[in-house]
Parts: sequence; C-alpha cells; structure tokens
Amino acid sequence: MGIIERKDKHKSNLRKQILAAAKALFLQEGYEGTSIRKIASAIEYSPTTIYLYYREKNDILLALQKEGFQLLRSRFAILSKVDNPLERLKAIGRSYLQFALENPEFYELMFVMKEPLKSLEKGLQKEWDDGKKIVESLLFVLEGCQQKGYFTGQDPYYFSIMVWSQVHGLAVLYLHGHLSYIVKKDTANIPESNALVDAVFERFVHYTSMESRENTV
Amino acid sequence: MGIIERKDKHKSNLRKQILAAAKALFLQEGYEGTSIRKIASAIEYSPTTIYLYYREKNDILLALQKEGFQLLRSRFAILSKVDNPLERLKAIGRSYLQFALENPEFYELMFVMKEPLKSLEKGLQKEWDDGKKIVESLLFVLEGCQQKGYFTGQDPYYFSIMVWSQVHGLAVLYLHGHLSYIVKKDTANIPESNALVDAVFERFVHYTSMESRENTV
DNA sequence: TTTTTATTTGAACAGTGTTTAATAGTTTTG
DNA sequence: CAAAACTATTAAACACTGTTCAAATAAAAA
Repeated sequence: MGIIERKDKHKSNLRKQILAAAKALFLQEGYEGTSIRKIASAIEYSPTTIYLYYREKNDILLALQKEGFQLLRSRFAILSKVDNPLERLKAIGRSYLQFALENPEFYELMFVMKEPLKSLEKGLQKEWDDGKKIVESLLFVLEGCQQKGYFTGQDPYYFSIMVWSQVHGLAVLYLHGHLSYIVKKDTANIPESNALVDAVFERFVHYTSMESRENTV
Repeated sequence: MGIIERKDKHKSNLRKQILAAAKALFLQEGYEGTSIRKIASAIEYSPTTIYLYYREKNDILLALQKEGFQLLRSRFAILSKVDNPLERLKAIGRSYLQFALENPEFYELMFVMKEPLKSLEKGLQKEWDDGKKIVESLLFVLEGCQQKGYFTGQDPYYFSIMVWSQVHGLAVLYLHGHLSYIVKKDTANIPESNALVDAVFERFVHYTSMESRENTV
C-alpha cells in the first residue's frame, strides 16, 4: 500500500502548498488581494485545481483563521507563567490588543470577517472550536480571579463578554481607521496610536476595579 | 435662467433617485447585493449613468453613511430631555446599542466598513465630520458628568473612547455572529441575544461606577 | 498493450467596478 | 431655418471575481 500513501502525501502536500500560498498573499496583499487565481498562479497550478483540495474559498479562509487562533493561543500560553490571576487577566488583555495591532489581517480573519464562519455553517460541525477556546481561556482566568476574591458575585460569563467586547471594540475601531479621525492633534501615526490603545485599555483596567488597590481592600 | 434651474433640478433629482435606490437595495439585500448594475436597473438607467452623478461606488456608500449618522443623531437628540448627565450617558449607550441591533446594515456602513472612508480620503475634505459629531456628543455628555462630580480627574477623551469601544465591540461581536458561538445553551435567537447585549452593557455600567450608588456617595 | 482510474485543466457562466468612445437629444449660434 | 456646439445617455469593452463542467492528460491495473 506504499503507492496509496505516496498519493495521500502528495494530496496533503498540495493542500499545504495552497494554504501557504494563500497565507503569504493574505498577509501581504490583504483579503482583497487574495483571489483563487492568484493562489493558483503562486503554486503554478490552474485555478480549478484549488477546488479539488478546498470546497470553496471560505474553506481556505477558515483554515487560515485556525492558524491565527493557534498563534494567539501560543501567546496566551506564555502568560501562564504569571501566577496572580488578576495580573494574568490584565496581561491577556494587553497581549490580545498587541496581537490585533501587530497582525491586522489575521485579526480581521479571526474576529471581524463573516466569511470564514459561513463555511463553518455549511460544513459538518457547527461549532466554532478555535474561537471558543480563546474565550474559554479568558473565562478560565476569570474564574481564577474569583477564587482569589476578585469580582465575586458576578457572572463570569457576562464579565468575559464585557472584557472581550472592550478589547475587541478598541482593536476594531483603531484597525478600521475610525479612531484616527478623532485623535488629538496629528497623532495618526502608528507608534502614538499604539500608545492611545494602551492608554484606553489602562483606563478600562482602572474602571473595572482591576487595579491593585482592589488587592488590599 | 429658468432652463438652467430645471436642468439642475433634474440632476439633483437623479442623484437622489440613485441614492434612494441604493438605500433600498442596501437595506434589503445588504452590501453584497448592492451593485452599480442593480442600482441602475432599479432606476431604469444604464450603469454608466451612475458615474455621471457619483464619482465611484464608495461615494454612494459615503452618502448613505451620512444618512445613517443623521438617523443616529436624531435618536440621541431625543435623549437631551434626560437632565441628569449620568443617566443621559447611560441612555446614549443603550440607544447606541439598540440602533446597532435594529439597523445592522447601517451600522456596518457607519462604523465597520472601510470603504466609505476610502472615498473620503480621495475627496476634498479629509475630515470625517459626521462620525466626529457622534463622538463629540458623547464627549459633551461626559463633560457634563464631570461638572456634576462624576469621573473627576479623568481625561474625558480617553474615557469616551473607552465607552465607545465597549458598545462598539459588543455590537460588532454580536452582529458578526461571533457571540452566538459562545452563548449559553441554545439562545442564538434574536430576542434573547438582545437581552444578552443589554445584560453585558449593564455590567459595564456597574463596573465603570456609573451605577446610581455613586450618586449618593 | 489496452482498459480503468486518478488528476489536472481550458473554457465558460454569471457576476463585479469602471472607462472609452459613440450616440441620441437639446440649445445656441450663424 | 439649418448648422454647429453642447449636454445627457449608453453600448461595448476591460480586467477582474468565485465557481462549475466537460474534456484532456497522466498513472496504475488488467
């Protein structure tokens, strides 16, 4: 059965090649610049061949989305070193925002675009596993906070959505250029806007009583 | 000069006709379903004619965006009846979220899509006047709060971006179907999800010390 | 070597935003 | 009134897009 194995290997290789080409295009040219024809010409195959390995374009986007989630999760994994759950929660928030600003195209794919999820609905499973894990890790840290006496008596489910909404909203407003139209003076360049996002997040930390003063009460 | 006036009237009429057709298509079929050819056939003109009244498609989107902003501002205007600035701030937040959930296509156009702003960059003015007014009204109410002793010592600029990010993030996560994958049980239907958005916003109100308990301190 | 099977692709369909050049319709001028 | 000038409109084309069908090629089995 060595022949079949070789075939399968070729098949999975081509699948990976398609995905790699799609990823390169997506990160360089963005969503607009990632067409089936461009992916095909990058791997020197005909556009029709793509459809033998991916049912539709959204399937490729979904696969790329998955890569993005793994990337973000690997960043979160590092933060497990932080013992204090409250500090870890804050670190997750900062890490999330940093990821969004550093990987705008990935972030778009993961949390903004509807297309990848469309493919999910058509497919076998209806569960958004990778996205779920991200929010679950937030929930986990939050429950850790409650065990240490923070945010007690609050539903961690609603609280996690609140935190997620805060960082997501901030990221999207900035990435889509809706913040640059209201920034003070002429601070529309990247480093200063990064500082803006940081500053706003710190305000959020302050107002949600995530500050260390709560630690001593 | 009656002839020239008649001509101008015809011109502005056709402009309005195009916009009305585009609006109808946009609200019914969404962005995807709003093509130049469809707009043209709706007003029974050729696609080329559209370009005599709008430089590009994004110009039409920008005009529709403006209508959306006026709609939202008219909703905010009603809230001027609320005398207490803190209550008005909360009412604005709820009104904003309600608008987003009730007018998903408009919201997309106003605060998510990049396309309308692209047209703005190409045009004469680089200022996003209509969007600015929305955030300015938030800033105004916030400063009213500070005059009454709420959120003192805080930069109203950062605070307003924080509040905006919170409601925006919540709206977008919900509208783009990213919340429905994490909702408890099977509460993916509209009315219950509305309640979810409300509940999360109330948590935000609580955590930012916008609750009435702050009133009596 | 022929038949069967797996893999790849050219061509086409139905769209998209946009531009160029040609055509009708109207007004002004000689 | 006829001719020139100007305005409004559009047919056709360009360069794309995602996707599908049937034909062609390459590889394996009989």
